[in-house]
Formats: sequence, C-alpha cells, structure tokens
Amino acid sequence: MITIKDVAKEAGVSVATISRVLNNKPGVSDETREKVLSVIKRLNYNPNLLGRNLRRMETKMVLVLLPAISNPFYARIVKGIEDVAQKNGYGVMLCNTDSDIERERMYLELLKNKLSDGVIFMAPEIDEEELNDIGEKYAVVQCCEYKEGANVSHVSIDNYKASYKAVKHLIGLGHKHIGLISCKNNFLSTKHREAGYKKALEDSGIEFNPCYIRHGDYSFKSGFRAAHGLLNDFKEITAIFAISDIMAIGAIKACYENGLKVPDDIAIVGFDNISFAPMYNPSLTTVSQPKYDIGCTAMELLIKQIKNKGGNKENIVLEHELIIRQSTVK
Amino acid sequence: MITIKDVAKEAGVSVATISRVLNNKPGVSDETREKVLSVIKRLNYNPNLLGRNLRRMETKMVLVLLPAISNPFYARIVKGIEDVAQKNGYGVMLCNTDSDIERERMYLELLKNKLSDGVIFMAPEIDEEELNDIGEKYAVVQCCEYKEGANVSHVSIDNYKASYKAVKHLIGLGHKHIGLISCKNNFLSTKHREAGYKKALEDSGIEFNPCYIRHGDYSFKSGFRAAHGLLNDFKEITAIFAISDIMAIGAIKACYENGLKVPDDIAIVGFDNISFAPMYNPSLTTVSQPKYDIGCTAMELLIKQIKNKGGNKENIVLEHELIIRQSTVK
DNA sequence: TTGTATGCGTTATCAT
DNA sequence: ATGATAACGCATACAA
Repeated sequence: MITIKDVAKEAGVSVATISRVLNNKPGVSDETREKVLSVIKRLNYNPNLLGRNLRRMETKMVLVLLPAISNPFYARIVKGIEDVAQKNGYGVMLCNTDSDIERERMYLELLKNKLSDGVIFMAPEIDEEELNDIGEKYAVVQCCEYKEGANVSHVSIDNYKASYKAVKHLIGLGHKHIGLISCKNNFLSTKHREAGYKKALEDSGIEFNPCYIRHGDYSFKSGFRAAHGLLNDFKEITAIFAISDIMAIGAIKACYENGLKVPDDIAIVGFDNISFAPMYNPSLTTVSQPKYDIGCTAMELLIKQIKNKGGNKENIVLEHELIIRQSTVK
Repeated sequence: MITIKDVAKEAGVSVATISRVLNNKPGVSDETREKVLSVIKRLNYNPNLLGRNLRRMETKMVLVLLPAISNPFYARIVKGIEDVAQKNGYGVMLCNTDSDIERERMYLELLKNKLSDGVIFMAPEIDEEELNDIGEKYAVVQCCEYKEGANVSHVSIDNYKASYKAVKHLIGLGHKHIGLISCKNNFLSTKHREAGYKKALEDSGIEFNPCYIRHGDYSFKSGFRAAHGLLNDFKEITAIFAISDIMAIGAIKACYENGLKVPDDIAIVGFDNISFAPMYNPSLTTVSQPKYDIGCTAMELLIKQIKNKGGNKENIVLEHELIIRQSTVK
C-alpha cells in the first residue's frame, strides 16, 4: 500500500507538506504543490482515511435509519438528504432497520463507535428515553416520524391538518359514510391522522362511527383486507381514506374484486403520494408531503448540530398538499 | 470521551488486558475479565473503532451501489445481502448512484480510501476497463447486471432463457403479434432479453417485425408512451412484453386509456416480479428472479474475496421463474 | 515555506 | 496471566 510517507520520499519533501497539499492548506509554494500533485498521480496514491478520521476524530459520514428501503415513500427524502450531504462533504450510509429495534441498536453502534458523525431517524423504534440519551451525546434528527417526548430535533408535516383536508375533500364530494384504514402502531402521525379524520367529520356534522375504522400494518395486503371487511360489513360506505398510499392501493384492489368501481361506486384517498400513486389504475388521490425538502431540511439540521456539538434543537413543520386524481373524481 | 486507557486505569490493569477482553481473546483470568466488563459497563465505554480499523486496516463494512433505492426490484436483494453480511460481522452501506458515473466514482473513493472492505455493484456505470482495474485491487462483485468483459465476479439469472420463456407463454396463449418494450441502454440483460424475444418468435414460426420494438428507460411513463405508440400504430397487436415490471405497468395503464381491457383485449407480461406486480390492477404476469438468493450469493462471494485478498473470481447463474397472473390469463 | 515530532485509540508482539 | 510498547496513516503544533 502506498502511504503518505512514500509520496513524501518520492517527492523529496516531508509528510507535512504532502498533508498540506492534500488538504488544500496554504503555506506551500506553487512549485512544490505541483510537484507533489504529480507524484500523487504517478504513484496512484489514495489517502487512507482511517488515519485521517482517527486523527480528526470524525468521519464525515452520517447514518440514515429507515424501516425499509422498499417503501417508496422514502426515496425522495433520501435524495434530499444525499444532495445536502454531498454539498457539505458528507457521505450517507443508508441502513435498513426492518422496524427491528435490535437492528436499529446495531446500527446505532456505528454512531457510538465514532464511525458516523450523526444520525437521521426516519421512524425510531427506540423509546423516548433511549432517544433522549443518544440525543444528548450525539447529533440526531428525526425525519417525518418522531417521538414527542424526546428532546431531539424533528422535521415533518402537520399530519392532523393534512388528514383533515383529505377527509374534507371526500365530504365535499358528497360522501357521508367514510371508512378509515389506519394502523395499529404508536406512531404520532397515525394518532394525528386519526384525529384529523374525526375532526373533519365533526366539523361537517357527520357522526363518527368507530366501526368505520379498520387497522392495517402499512402493507398492501392489510389495506386489501381492511377494505374488504369495511365493504362487507357496511354497504352504505361510499368512500375510504387510508393513511398510506400502499394500503389505499390495496383498498382499490379490494373494491374491484368486490365488483365496485373506483371512483364511480366508491372513492379512495391515500397518503404520501408515492411514485406509484399516479401510476395506479385509477390514479390515486392522496396527500403529498414535500419529501425532497423534508430530506434537505433534516440534513441541514443535522449538519448544524454536528458543527455545534449537539446544540440547536429545532422542530420544523413543512407544508403538505392534497393532490386530486382519478380515485375520487368521476 | 472515554478511551481504553481510562478503562484500564479504572480497572487497575493494562490496556492490553482490556483489549483482550473486548475481543474475547484467551489469556485473561475469569476474575479479571469480569472486573473489566463491570468497569466497561460502569463507565459506559464504547470502543472507538477508528482506532481499531486503522490498526487492523479493515472496516468490516461493505458498499452496495444501486442506481436507485426507489426501484422496488432491489429491496429483496438488499435484504439477502444484509442478512449474510450481518451473519459474518459486516455492516452494509447502501449508496444511491442515480446511474450517475460521477456519483458512482465518488462512492468508490470509500473503497480506495479504506473506508470499505469491498463493493457490490447492482449496475455498474463505469466501463469494463475501469471495473477491471478496481477488481484487481479490491474485493468486487457484480449483482444482476454486469459487464461481460471485466474479470470481476458476478451473480445473475439467465436473462435470455427467462425472456424466451415469457414470450413463449404469450405465444402459447395464441398471440401472434407481440410488441416488445425494451430499453435503450448498454445493459447485457437488455441485449439478452431482446435476443430471447426474437428466438421465441423464430422457434414458433412467427416473423420478427422490428417495428414491434419500442424503447423506454425503465420508467412508468416510458412504458406508457411506448405502449401507446405500439397500440396506435399496430392495431393487430394483442400482447406486449416489457423487460421491466414498471414499464409493463405503464403499458397496462396505456391500454386502459386506449379503451382496451387487460387481459381481455391485450395481454401484458413484465419482468422482475417487484412487490407491486401482484398488487396492480390487474395483477401482473412476470418473470421472477430469486432476488433474496441473488443477494445472499453476492455477499457470500464478496466475503470470500475479502478473505482471500482478491482471488476467487466466480460467475454464478441462478434459476428464474415465470409467474402467471391476471394480466395474461382471461 | 518547509520540516520535525507527537499523538489520535486501538491491537499485537514480545517480555515478564 | 499480564504488562510495556511499537505500530497503523495521518494531521498539526511548533520549530526552523
């Protein structure tokens, strides 16, 4: 392996000079700099960052923990994170937690072991307390999903308002019996979206029927089953709001298999505006989150924290948008 | 920051002993070991892996370069990679190249800079020569997509046979005018899938019509446009084979918007069996790759190379499967 | 402008 | 069974 010493010897200067050239530091004559660069090129030298990282006690790498890369919702967010990271000289390590707390803890070791300068959680599995502990020692940002109790920055939309708007859209189309496909989990977003649904009904003088709520697990199948159950049990239902696009798509599929046409016989609204939403048949009305901006903002927050050694706790709420497509409008 | 020295001082032993305990090495009395462990716990000590990595000149991390994490095709492959990695004490860094050669090269720096012990390419952008150079110095495996010329291991399916089988399925259903939605790229898989299409026609005595081939770019929209064009120009077409599920889904959408029902008026076959294939409306007939196994195999190959310092060039072909769903069978 | 020398945290070799 | 110490590759404070 070629090291900085080899380059120094070959160029006839000291390692300090090589280091200066590598890091674009001043105090090197143009002549020397050029000679060094040519030797670096000739020897095909690549600095060993293990040495640099140890010395500087930083890695210029950040961790992004996501429940599943297969979830298309995260794609644009990650892009935002990556773009801001790159602009600031940071690399991004994407890590699948599978919503498994052990796997999440495993990856968090990378943080504790100094292999990463900070972490962005897409949906933390660990509880408020553990999150708080980590937040006190390391740079941490929560993105989209977050724990309320923890004193850790987050960036997200207002899920309550977004859900309210989606259900109001259905009510505006004349629907009075609106099913809800929610999830049985502890996500704050879930709680907020359910609350928004109820508030929209209430504000429109429609009585809330708890039986109209079914619970899935964000999967296509669970959306399918939930819709199937709703349609079987309550013939009067003419619209369904699902708190995720994938479950909404499962619901549409269930409608068709029950002989109901969307949107003619039943209207469906999703949440997230994943890339498949406009591709589906029919295309899906849904709530769009500013995913790219969310990612950018999260990374910016993280970098600020890294620079300020953990200060700067901030919570940022970005704007959502209701996108109306074929699944609700005849 | 707590270091190994602090632990040593607190436990009243030398750093060497701490290191032995940390690495589960023999030559430490049970008594001492226990004392050390208790001190480690009490001080909440986390070993700084920057030191270890420099010393051992390895990181126990591998790079996985994918064109886009948003492509659902990669999800199961990555899971296979991760599972095998974890079993062997390796961490996985997922990196989005966006099919951008510069971004790809940027991430390859992590390899050259010793921040990663090896790399798995899902679809290399760099050419044979550059790939070869990297393969000579570092542990490299190509997964699914690969460059033929490069002397670098790969694992994939037989795309020629798979494509042949898919088209034969359509012919078996009585279709004689079969459109092909391919891609304009340099992927070997594309070439092989086109060749399989032609060979299937030929073997069945159906004349190949070059005009029946349209080119997309793996996107939904490109599939939509390609199908739209085919249907407009050639009313006799009753079936379309797309070399990716996403384009196939675009094609189905185009059929519906042209007033054609799938599969009643036209049959569609995709390729990859992404998670959305069974969810679509209608569900999609497609070629399934053993994605999880492909991922596992790639990672196993990579670990072998890391251990053998670059030896062990191997090419492995795994079995595919045609999955028949609603989009072809009435 | 350039060089010398120290240390980052760890592991591993060689003593004891 | 345990300890002292050199080394890994690099950046940097200080000297020249």
